Amino acid sequence: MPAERRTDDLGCENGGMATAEEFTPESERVMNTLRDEIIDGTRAPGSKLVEREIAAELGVSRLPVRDALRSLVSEGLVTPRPRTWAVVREFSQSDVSDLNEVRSALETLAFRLAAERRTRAGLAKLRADLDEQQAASERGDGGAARRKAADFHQTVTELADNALLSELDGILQSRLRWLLGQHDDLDVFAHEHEELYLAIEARDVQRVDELAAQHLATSRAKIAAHRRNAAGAE
Amino acid sequence: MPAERRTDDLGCENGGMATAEEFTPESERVMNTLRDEIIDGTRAPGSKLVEREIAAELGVSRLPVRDALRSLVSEGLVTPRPRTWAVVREFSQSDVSDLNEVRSALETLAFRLAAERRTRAGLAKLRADLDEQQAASERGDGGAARRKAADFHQTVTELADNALLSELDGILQSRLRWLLGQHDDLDVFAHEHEELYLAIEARDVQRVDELAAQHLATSRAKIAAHRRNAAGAE
DNA sequence: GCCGAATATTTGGTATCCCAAGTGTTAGGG
DNA sequence: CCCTAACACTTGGGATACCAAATATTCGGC
Repeated sequence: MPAERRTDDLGCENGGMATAEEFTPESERVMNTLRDEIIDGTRAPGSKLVEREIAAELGVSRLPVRDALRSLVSEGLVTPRPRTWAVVREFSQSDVSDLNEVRSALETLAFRLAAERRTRAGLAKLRADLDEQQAASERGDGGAARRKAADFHQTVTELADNALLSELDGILQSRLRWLLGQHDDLDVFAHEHEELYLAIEARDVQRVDELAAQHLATSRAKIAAHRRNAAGAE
Repeated sequence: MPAERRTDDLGCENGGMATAEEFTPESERVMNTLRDEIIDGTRAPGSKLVEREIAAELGVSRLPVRDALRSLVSEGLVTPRPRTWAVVREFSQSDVSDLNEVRSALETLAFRLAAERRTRAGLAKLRADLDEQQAASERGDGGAARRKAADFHQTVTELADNALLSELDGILQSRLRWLLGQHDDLDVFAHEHEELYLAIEARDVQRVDELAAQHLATSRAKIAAHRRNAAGAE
């Protein structure tokens, strides 16, 4: 059954991979701003998100802010409280393990499919992401390294050639970046990504599964450590 | 200063029955209406979804419709086209296989976790869902049977005790109900659910995995059949 | 110090207006 | 007769203003 794999990107308002021509609604800009502020900690978990305030800050009206807030809610970064202001989501321990369980299933699938369906062009893109990540990692640019690591994962889901998987993984990824915080284990992640890349290139599904499991474990440990830090600092 | 026309003298000309007991935003009502109309085929794939029209039809303003449409987009039932009207999503063959792949990973996880973490109370709820499904199935009430089957799946994700998984599965489930159409293999699904229930009750993870895989296969076949029908009828 | 009423806030919704960009139609040139 | 360019229309995105209802907060009484 030759599924006519069109690269018809299903639209979704998650910023990033929508690749709309040039048109970016104001609401999307607001959403990205807000997301960044949440992820980098400018807006702490539990803090109020008042439509009018945000609208005033960003110089737009309430509507784009409402839209952005709703999108962020469906992304799981914001908790809505009907009739009252929304708040930046606070992740409980069980939220974290929930995320880990789901992510485990989805990322394992992504890596496996990527190994099976990788193309030459896709592989090149993956290699490029990895090179940039490693370069950033070596020169100690944590921000860039983390960003490129995220790109690596994004590209893996593209290799998997499953739009739905990409979409879901994107949502999970934004929560993840947040939960991971500004970690500094740059080289560990770079190394694991390198091995993953090799296994995908070799189409070694078995090894990809193993490496994915280990990568997940590393990530889980890092999240736990970050949360302990955050709890301790408080 | 434009002559501000006070249009507040009209109380509530539409509806009238303002049952204000529980909090359900208008936008949610609109979303549910629209979703039902999409799933049951009232609104065909590809048909236009014009905000102003829908607003007029349902007797609400454009905003709740906009909100609903956005939610439906993130649910994957609607395709937005920047600057133009949105359309009811058309699923390509690759969309279907994408969905099946992801669903496979997620539902397998859900069934497994449900088997591991089932509680007495949860099991009772699952049994109740199943009884109702079987009753509806036997008296030939397809609509009720399908609805109860969906409840069964919902309850399974609740047993799995993973809110994120529930959320994701819910989204997938709505696409699925749509793709499955008004199938009439009531007894097959009822039977498979029965076996799944038994395995979950017995905490037999191994068997749950097997049954889940088979259930997925049945579902895939049904979707394929439905799509062939739809394609043929056209 | 604790509880309850008055007050302040804030969202969800409605009603208009406006604009830019895409759509559909029509008229004109080859 | 067909192709294309101009035009009017449609549509979503945004802004502003206002209202109702529910929730927070504050302040006063006990």
